[in-house]
Amino acid sequence: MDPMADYMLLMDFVPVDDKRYRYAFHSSSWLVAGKADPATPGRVHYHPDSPAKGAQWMKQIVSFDKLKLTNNLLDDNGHIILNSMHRYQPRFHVVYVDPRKDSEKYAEENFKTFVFEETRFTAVTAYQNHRITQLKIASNPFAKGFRDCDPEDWPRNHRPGALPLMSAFARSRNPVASPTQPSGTEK
Amino acid sequence: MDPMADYMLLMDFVPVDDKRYRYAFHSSSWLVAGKADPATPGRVHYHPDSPAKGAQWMKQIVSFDKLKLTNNLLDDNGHIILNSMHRYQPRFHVVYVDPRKDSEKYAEENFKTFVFEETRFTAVTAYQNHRITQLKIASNPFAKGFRDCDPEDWPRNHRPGALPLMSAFARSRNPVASPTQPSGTEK
DNA sequence: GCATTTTCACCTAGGTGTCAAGTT
DNA sequence: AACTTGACACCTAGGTGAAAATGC
Repeated sequence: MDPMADYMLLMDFVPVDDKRYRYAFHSSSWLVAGKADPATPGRVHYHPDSPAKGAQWMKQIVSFDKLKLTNNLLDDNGHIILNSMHRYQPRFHVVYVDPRKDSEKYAEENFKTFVFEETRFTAVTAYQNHRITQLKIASNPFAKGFRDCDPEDWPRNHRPGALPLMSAFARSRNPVASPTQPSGTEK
Repeated sequence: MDPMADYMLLMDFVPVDDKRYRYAFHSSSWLVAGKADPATPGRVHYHPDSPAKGAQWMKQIVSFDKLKLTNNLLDDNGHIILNSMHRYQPRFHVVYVDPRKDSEKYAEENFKTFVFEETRFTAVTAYQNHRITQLKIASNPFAKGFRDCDPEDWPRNHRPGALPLMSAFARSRNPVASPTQPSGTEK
C-alpha cells in the first residue's frame, strides 16, 4: 500500500457452487442435497475504518470482527445474508480510492481481490459436527458456561482467542460458519 | 462545512482560573480554597471518526461519548487528565484538513473553536452535592441498582438518556464532571 | 424427519454509586 | 478534616450453546 493513499477494505461471500447440502452424521461428511436455493445478489461488508490511509491499515492487524452473518432475507442491519446449508467462499477486497476526477473510469484497475480457499465453509443455523461445538466451547470466552474442564487441557494452539476465523464469523443469530470438511474422523 | 472537505473534530479542557476549590456543604456552594495545583500542558481528544468528510459529520449528531476523564497524571490510555477540585472549560475545535502542500503555513486559519460557557464544571472524584448523585441515579441506566422509585416519577425532562452532557463526561475512574453552580438550594 | 427459531442460564466486558479504608 | 482509592453489588449490553418449541 501507498502509506499516503486512501483505501477501502471490504469482504463479501460468493457461492462456491450451485448446490444445497446436508450433513450425514453417520459418515460425518457433507452430502449434496439438491440444487441451490435462489439468492439475491449478495451484500458487501466495508471495514468500518474505511476509507483510511495505507499507513493506517498497515500499522496494525486488520480485523473484520464487526462482520455478521444472517439468514434473514429481510435483514435490516446491513449484515451479510447467506443461505443456510450452502457453501460460501469469503473474499477480501482492497480498493484504491482514486483521487482523479473521472475515477469511475479506472474502477477496474483500482482494486485487488484476495481469496483464501481454506476459508470456505458451509453456512448453518446450528453446528452439525459435535467436535466443532466442543471446539467453540473450549475456545470462545462467551461459552465458558458450558465448559466442564480447563481449556488449558486442550491440545496445542487451542487457547482462547486463537481462532480469529471462527470468531470473525460470529453469528448474528444464525447462520454461523461451519468448516466445510470436518475430515470425517468423527463418529 | 464543505461536504467534500476533510475535517478533524476535537475537544480539550482549559482551566477557567488559577484557583483550587472546595465544596461548602452548609451553603451548598463552591469556595475558593487556594491557588491551583501545577498542571501539565493538557491533552486533546480527537473524535474517533476524524478525519472525515463534512458530509459525514453533518449527516448525524456528533457525540463525544468516548471521551474520558481521569485524574491519573500517569494515565496511559490517552484520557483527558484533569485536576480534581479545579474548574474547567470544555472547548470544541473544528479543524479543516488543508490539502495544500504547505498546509502547515495556514494552520492558524484552518480551525475554528467553539466554547459553551454553560458547560463549565468543577472536576471531582466524588459528587459533592447529593442532588447530583440523585440525578445521576435517576437518569443513568447503569445506576438503576440504586433507584428506589420509578424514574418516571421525576420532574419533566429527566428521562434516562436526557443528559448528554453528564453522560459524555462519564468517569474513567475519577474525576467526574460536576456542575459548577448547584444554585445553592440544597440542605 | 429435519431445519430453524425462541427462550434460557451462563458468560464477557464494563459503567454505576456505596462504603470502608487509605492518604495527605 | 477533606479528599482519594479500591472492593463491591448491581446494573446494561450483548455473545454463547442447550433445549424446547415451532415450522416445513
